[in-house]
This record gives sequence, C-alpha cells and structure tokens, in this order.
Amino acid sequence: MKKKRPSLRDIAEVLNVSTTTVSFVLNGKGEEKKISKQLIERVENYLKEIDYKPNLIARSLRTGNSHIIVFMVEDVSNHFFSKVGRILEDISYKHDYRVLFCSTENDAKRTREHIEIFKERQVDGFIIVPPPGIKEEIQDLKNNGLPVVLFDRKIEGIDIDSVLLNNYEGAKQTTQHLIDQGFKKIAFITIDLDQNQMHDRLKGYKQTVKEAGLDEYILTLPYDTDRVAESRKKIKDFIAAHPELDSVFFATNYLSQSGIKTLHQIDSNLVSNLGIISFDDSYFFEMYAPTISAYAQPIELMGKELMRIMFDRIKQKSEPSKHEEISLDGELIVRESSLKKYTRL
Amino acid sequence: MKKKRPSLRDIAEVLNVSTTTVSFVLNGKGEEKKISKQLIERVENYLKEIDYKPNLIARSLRTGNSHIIVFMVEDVSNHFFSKVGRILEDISYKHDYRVLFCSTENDAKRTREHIEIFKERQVDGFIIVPPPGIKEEIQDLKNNGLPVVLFDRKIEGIDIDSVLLNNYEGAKQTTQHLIDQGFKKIAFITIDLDQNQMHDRLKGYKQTVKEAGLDEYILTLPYDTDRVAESRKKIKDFIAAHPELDSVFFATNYLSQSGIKTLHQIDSNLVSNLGIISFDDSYFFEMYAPTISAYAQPIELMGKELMRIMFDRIKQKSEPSKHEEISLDGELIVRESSLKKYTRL
DNA sequence: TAAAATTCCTAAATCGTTTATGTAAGCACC
DNA sequence: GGTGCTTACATAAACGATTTAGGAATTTTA
Repeated sequence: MKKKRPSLRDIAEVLNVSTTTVSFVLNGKGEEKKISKQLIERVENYLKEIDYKPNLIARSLRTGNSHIIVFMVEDVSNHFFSKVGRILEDISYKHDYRVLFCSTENDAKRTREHIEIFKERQVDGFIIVPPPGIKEEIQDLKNNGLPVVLFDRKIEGIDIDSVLLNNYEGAKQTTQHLIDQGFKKIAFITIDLDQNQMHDRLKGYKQTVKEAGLDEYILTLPYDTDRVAESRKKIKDFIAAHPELDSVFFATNYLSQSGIKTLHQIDSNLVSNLGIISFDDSYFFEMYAPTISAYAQPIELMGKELMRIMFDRIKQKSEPSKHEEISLDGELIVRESSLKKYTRL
Repeated sequence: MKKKRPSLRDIAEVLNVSTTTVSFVLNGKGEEKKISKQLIERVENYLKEIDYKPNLIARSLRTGNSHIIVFMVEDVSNHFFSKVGRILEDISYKHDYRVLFCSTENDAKRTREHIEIFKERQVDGFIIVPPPGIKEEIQDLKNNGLPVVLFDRKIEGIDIDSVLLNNYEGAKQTTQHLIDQGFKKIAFITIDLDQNQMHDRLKGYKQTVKEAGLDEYILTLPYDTDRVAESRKKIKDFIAAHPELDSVFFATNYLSQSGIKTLHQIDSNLVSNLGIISFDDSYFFEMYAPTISAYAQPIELMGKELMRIMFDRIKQKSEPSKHEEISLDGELIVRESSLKKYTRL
C-alpha cells in the first residue's frame, strides 16, 4: 500500500545519470552548471512525468533552512492576531513559504520552549509578539543569525526590526475626534498592563485633553479576564462618581465590548447618549446598535511590512547594518455613534 | 558569531563513546539497550551540562515523522476555527506536538498544494475541513498511511475518521426552543451553500416546524460575502412580505450578525420584538443589546475528540479496522432575547 | 603538437540523527 | 576447553537531498 516515493537516487538510476545532475536540473541550475540542453530536457521531462516532489526534510537538513516562518502571538484565536496571521499566510504562500502560528500565552517559559523547538526545526525566521522576559532569547536568536521581527510590542534596549502601531498618535487622533465632536468630559478606560502600547495610548489621551484644556478622567481595570465582575463594578462606580462624563474612550477593543455591555446594563440609554470610541476596531462595532467608532489598526499593511522586512533579512543573510523600526498609523473609522451625539448635547 | 550547535557526534567524541550510546541515552533507551548505569549517568550529565538539543530535522529524516500535525481550515482567521485551533494547539503542546494551521480558502487547488507540501515535510497527521473536490487527495493520504481526521464537514463515499456537529439535531433543538417559547411563525434564514451541514440544519428546521404543525418560512441568501447589499435587500423584502413572522432562526453566526444589523436598520424595534436565535454562538451575541440566544458548537470537546482520534491513529500506525464518525451535540445558550419575547406576544 | 581551457558530467562528502548488526569480554556449563 | 549466552558497547549503514572537488573528453590556443 504505502508506496515509497522515488528519491533522487532512484531517478538518477532510471535516467542513467548522477544524482548531482538531477539535483541541478531540479533546482534550475542546469544551465549555470553547464548541463547540456538535451540532458536538461530529458531530466525535466522525466521529473514532470513522474510528478516528482523532493523530500523537503532532507533538503532542510542539507541546506539548513525550511521555508517556514514562525508567527508567535499571545493567542492565535485573538481576532486581531489571526487576521494578521492570515495576511502573513497569504503573502508567504505566494513566495512558497509557510507560516507556523503559535500562542505564547504571554508566558515567557512557553515562548522559550517554542523558540527552542523551532530553532531545532530550522525555521527561517521569527515574527514575534514578545511576552515580557524574553529579551535574552530574542537576542540569542539574532546572534544565531536568525531573522527576528517584533510585532505589536517592542522590547526596550535591544536593536531589532519591528513593526508597531503608532499608539501615541492614534490615541491623540482618537481623543481629538471626540473633542472635535464637541465632547468635553472624556473618560479614558484602560487596563492594568505594563506594556508600552498601553502607556503610549494613555499618554496620547492625556496630552490631547491637556492641550484642549479639558479634565482627565482615567479608569484602570485589572487585566485578568477572570475578574470580570470586579471590572464591571469599577465601571459602574466610575460612571456613578462622574455623572458629568459625556464620552468614553476605551483603550482596547476587548475592553470596549465588555464595557459597552456594562454601560448598557447600567442604563439602556447610556450607550446611545455617551460618545463612545474604541481603540482597535472590531466586527462587533459595525453590528452593534448604535454602531461604535474606532481607531483601526492597519492590519493588511502590517502584514505586508512584516513580510517585506522578513524576506529582506532572509535574502541578505548577513546582519543588517541598520534595523527598521516601522511605526504605522491606523485609521479612524467614524461611525454614527460619535457623530450624532453632538446634536444631543 | 553563529556558533554551531554540537551534534551527537561531537558529544560522542568528547565523551569517548559512540553516537549510538549517546543516542540511546538521549532517547531514554539506555537501560533497555543494556548501557551500564555509570555510563548512562555520565552521558546524561553531559547532555544536561551543555543543554543539548537534538536537531529535529535530522531526526525527522531518519524516523520519518515530525511531531507536527496540520490543521487545515477554510480560513484561520475565522473565529470558530481559530478557537478550535487554539484547543488543538494546547493539547498538542502537552504531548510535544506542534500544530500547523493553514487556510484552504475552500479551494481545492490550494488545498492540494498544501497537502503536497506537508506530505513532503513528513507531517504526522492531518485534520482537515475539506473543501469540495478533494476526495481523491484525502483518499491518497490515507493510502499512504497518514492519519486523516475530517472536521466540520464530511465527504460522501469515503470511509474516514471524522468529528462533526450533529447539525440536524441541533437545528431541531433550536427550532423547538423557539416553539416552546410560544413562537409560531418562524423564519429560517440560510445561505446558498451546497454543504452537508447546511442541508442538515435546514432539514432539522423543516422537520421540527412540520411536527409542530407550523408553516415554513425559508429565505436563502447568496454565500458570497461581497453580495452584502443583495442580501440586505432580500432580507428586507422577505420581512416585508411576511409581516406575520414572529421569530427568525439564522443558520450561521455570520448570517446572524449581518442579519441582525439589517433588521435593526429596517426598524430599530424589530430586533427586540422578534424572537431571534442563531446557529453557532458568537461573542457578539453576549454583548449585543438585547443579547441573542444561540446554539453553540462544543468547541472544547471537538478539539479533544479530534486529538484523541489523531493520537490513536498516530500510535497504532496500522490502518484502523474501524473508523470513528463522531457526531457531537452542541448546547443551546439561552439568553434573554428568546425568553422575554413570549410575554410580548 | 603540446598545453590550456572549456564543456559536461560524476564521485563522494555532508547535514545529524537512528538502528541493525557486529564483536569482545565475561561467565556458566558439561 | 569448546560451546553458548549475556552484557556492554562500537561500527557503519541508512534517511534523501545538496554541493564541492575533480575527471574525461573535447576544443581552443600558442
């Protein structure tokens, strides 16, 4: 049943040539290696005839690369990451590379193990959303000459390629939009996560309200998704404590979704009466009634930039003289909710 | 810079033993292979000391397997699939396997290419959501002795392991729930996709309303996501043509989300006044106001069953005498929307 | 016409494992 | 002391490709 695939040697035997010749032709190096036209043709025809597929493992062992790129994110089932993953997959596919997604769970140990395994599997590059505490491993990868591009988050004190959202500018723009719509008491609801992107968003908000001469209203919720009840209560108390609030800026889309739910529970008119805007877009916001405006990350562009850098590094092999730190701008998606409010005030 | 990792041979040289010995110890076969206690210890210590990591590519080449399982779905960024993928990843991780997700785009050609590549990469098993037209390739994989488990959809006329939702029963149960709540004019909105699971859902609906002596109201929308406008119009016309409708059963969660949006556009009270229920759950339904009830697929269980069968097949190597066709039941998640309606009628 | 260059191809090493087979030493047994 | 059985390792052949170094035949050059 289990018919063995023919190997290069088998083919060479049948054609009465050496494996070298077959290998050269297979890899399109026939002319370069001065194989005669006739022979090239003969080999090519046979390869086509039997629909020969080389054993990629053997090839990897010999060449040291695998045409596989790893994409490590916090959670592959997170919508944002899976969307980006999909883009990466499509681009890779066109270049005959494959993408291996995996979840770090934002855990350094798990990430380390993954990296170790993939290194031994000769993957050609890493695109990583780095959890805290893996600076050394990243540096190590780079020292081993493996291309690494960070995504979504950066690591301080390490010179490395990265593709990030300009969180500061995004938050400024988002806050400014609310201000432009006439809102004056803008709350910023964020999570208790010590990560650069969250800091930058907060800074953007602070700076913008300050420039506009408005007051700050900041609520920080626990990161743990288990502590939903606690978060709900905090939001309720916060809203109750500040009846003057006319709008809310949620710092992540997950936050918005649960936050909106909570607002609706407090008072079913609240969501319609407040100016609500979210960082990170979501399918949800388009469907919800009322629709919710959001600052959307440029998913497609991110994927493209990631792969552009990755392929650059893979090709040039040597350590690049200069690393790229791409900072991308998102796009404010204005939906009815943050428009119609103005007339209500 | 690029310090080469030590190989088995290097280690053998340092320790003045053969690679065989090192290999046996490495794989825990020391005792079995009658290596002396002292030597085992000496080797183990050294391995630990240099933190030796074997080259997995070389191992794969020799052993013919890779500890990689491929999970091919229509689109990795689809929430349902990515959730299941995440489960598979976690289970695999515990068994020292990795999962390679990839998207078929429901396209036979792309699927074929993927399968070809992965076969050459010696993956140990395939979990596939099969697009139409790849029966032969699946059969071929099986003939090559590779474990294949189908997921979500089956292929007629092929004896193979599979894990599926019991769509018929699910649709029956879902419809029955609406009936139990007192609804009598129940619409079934589905898509124009010639797949078993859609047929089964339709059958479940039909059978249930028939048993209850109620009328059928069926609307079939185009599958193409580009034809949103057309779908919207069809829904509007359908609702207008049947003012007597008191409830709607959407056959997929994507449909529900866009459908609910449309209903809301027609009349902002419609969503609250109709009994609405969806096949496939979504985060969205929990957050929406009002919340939407749904028949949820047992994601975790599905993942577990898939991996259970997969590992069974990987272990036993030989062709199983009997294939498993697992048909799982989902769970009706009853939220306020389908409860409170009854009182309104 | 001998030396040099070119053309066309091959032998063999190599990547880093696993594993079938080999073998030397020690012991028991009649 | 010859035979057989363990024990405790080593040798070497795979796995299936790529690639270096080189060889024989032909052609060009001087």
